[in-house]
Amino acid sequence: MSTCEAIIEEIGVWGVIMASPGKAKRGIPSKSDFNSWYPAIVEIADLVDKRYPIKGMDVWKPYGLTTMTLIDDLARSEMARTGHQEYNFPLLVPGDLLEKENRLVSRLKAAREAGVDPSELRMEDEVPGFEKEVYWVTHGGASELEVPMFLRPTSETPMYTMFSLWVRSHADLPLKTFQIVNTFRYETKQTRSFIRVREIHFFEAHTAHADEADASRQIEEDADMVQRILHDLCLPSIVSQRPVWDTFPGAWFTKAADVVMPNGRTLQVATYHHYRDQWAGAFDLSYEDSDGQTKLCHQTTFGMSERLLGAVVGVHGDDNGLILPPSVAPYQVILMPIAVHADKGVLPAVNELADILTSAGLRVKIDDRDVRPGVKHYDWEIKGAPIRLELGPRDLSEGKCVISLRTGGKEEVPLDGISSTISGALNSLADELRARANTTLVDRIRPLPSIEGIEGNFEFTEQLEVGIVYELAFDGSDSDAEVLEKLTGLTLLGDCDKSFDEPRPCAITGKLTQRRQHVARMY
RNA sequence: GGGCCUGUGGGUUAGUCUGGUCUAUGCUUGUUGCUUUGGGAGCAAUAGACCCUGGUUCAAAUCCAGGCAGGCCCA
Repeated sequence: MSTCEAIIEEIGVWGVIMASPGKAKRGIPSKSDFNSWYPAIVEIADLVDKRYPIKGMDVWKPYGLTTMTLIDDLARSEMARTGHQEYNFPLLVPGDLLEKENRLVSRLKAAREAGVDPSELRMEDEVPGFEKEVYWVTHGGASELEVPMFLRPTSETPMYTMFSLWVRSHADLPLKTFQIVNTFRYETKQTRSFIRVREIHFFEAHTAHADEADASRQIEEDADMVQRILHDLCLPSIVSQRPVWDTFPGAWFTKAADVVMPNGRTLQVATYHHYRDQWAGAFDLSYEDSDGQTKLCHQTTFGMSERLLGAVVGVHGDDNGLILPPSVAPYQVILMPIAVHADKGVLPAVNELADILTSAGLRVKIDDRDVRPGVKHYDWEIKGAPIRLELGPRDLSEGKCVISLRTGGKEEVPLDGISSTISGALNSLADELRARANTTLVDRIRPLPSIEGIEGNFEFTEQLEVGIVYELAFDGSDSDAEVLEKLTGLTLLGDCDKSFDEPRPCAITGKLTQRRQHVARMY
């Protein structure tokens, strides 16, 4: 066979593969190759357009933006339920305010060093605050600004400047605020849609309280809200208190929810920080108590971003495209009229069905494009619409329709009581997503193999695998943690909120402990 | 922070090594018409590209330099 014939044969074989039913036709890589699948699917599903010529700044397209807005709505409704009010602070921050923040961070660091045995400390040069990763505005028109301004990387500085003006008495407390705005970070690392971006779609709640106990209650409330939102998104998570060196600048402690992506890397999707009165001291945020004493406020923050969408995309999707949880799917039901030309009754019936479903509170879209039904099925599979409903001439006479679930399965159901049938199907689809996501999570977490040897010469009893989150008992110092991270090449997530039932030997020190921790490759 | 790679219509891709045959290939997509509609139909017509700037050369998609943009790997 000549080379030429071989090539023709090759093309022929490829053609057969492409034509076989059920195969994705838009060049979606297999999800098993997650690092190729993810960046491809966000564009193929029309969530974003990455071709905007600035690294890490994607254009939100309507389908992606609508999904994100629905995620924001989940946050907004939690905020309303817990008595937070929405604000909108300016994007620009005067440069001199950054110094306040830096002074606070340096002071805390110095305090920490003074109170801790130096051998326990990590040998890292911390860069204070956000100085290294902000965008600066240095000019107004042609003239240089006397005080340069920066684009907020987060809004502690602008918000607390105002809080100190607003809060005067204990009656002003607690102050519970939030905003959903864009923030900016000059990322030098590799960017990824929704996961690491330079313009961040950011949710941030900031609260001020009379005392530490009230702020601690707020932290509990934040923890609860995060779990409610993740439940709606059908995402299981690992909640940890971050190690001291990963604590947010100026915070007493930081807790975070991490979602495990299919490649075994963890994605931090929500954080909440207890500031005690540390930031309040730096920004002079004080109030007069009922006994006439001036006291500092205790503060908390709670942040989330489009990483939630990244987690939804990454965890739920499959080889055929996205699978959106019903809570945030822009269209929960796609109505597909079949053979409209053959029966004049189809379109009116579909319209009527849309009205019925819409008034039942469902998000519905009629796909009346003049294309073959198969095209519509494939298109909406890529976009992850939970349910597709076909209505054609045959159904009209029989009072039925055909529904297909994005998680699999297709059946005929009666039009009678269709709203509750659909609602039930959406609920079970969400349950299915939770079950699948939970399986993925459990599959990705394994106990850390035990460590043998003496200090300076540790090794594992069995080889570590790539793409696994390792669970371990750990009760060591900062420097023990550094040894652990060097040894594994992974990052310590911190104290898991679910500790072990029985004490176990610490992976490094051997000391008995119930502290459950994880090491993983983080995004 | 360090290293490697890439840039051709909207997407994807051939051509680049070895400069001329490129008036730039295929698929897909877009548009128009016919036709068709219970899982990616078909026919016809039509539209659309060598990242930017400079250099080498008789001649540059192809070689060189810089810029911009994108991707991958390691810390």
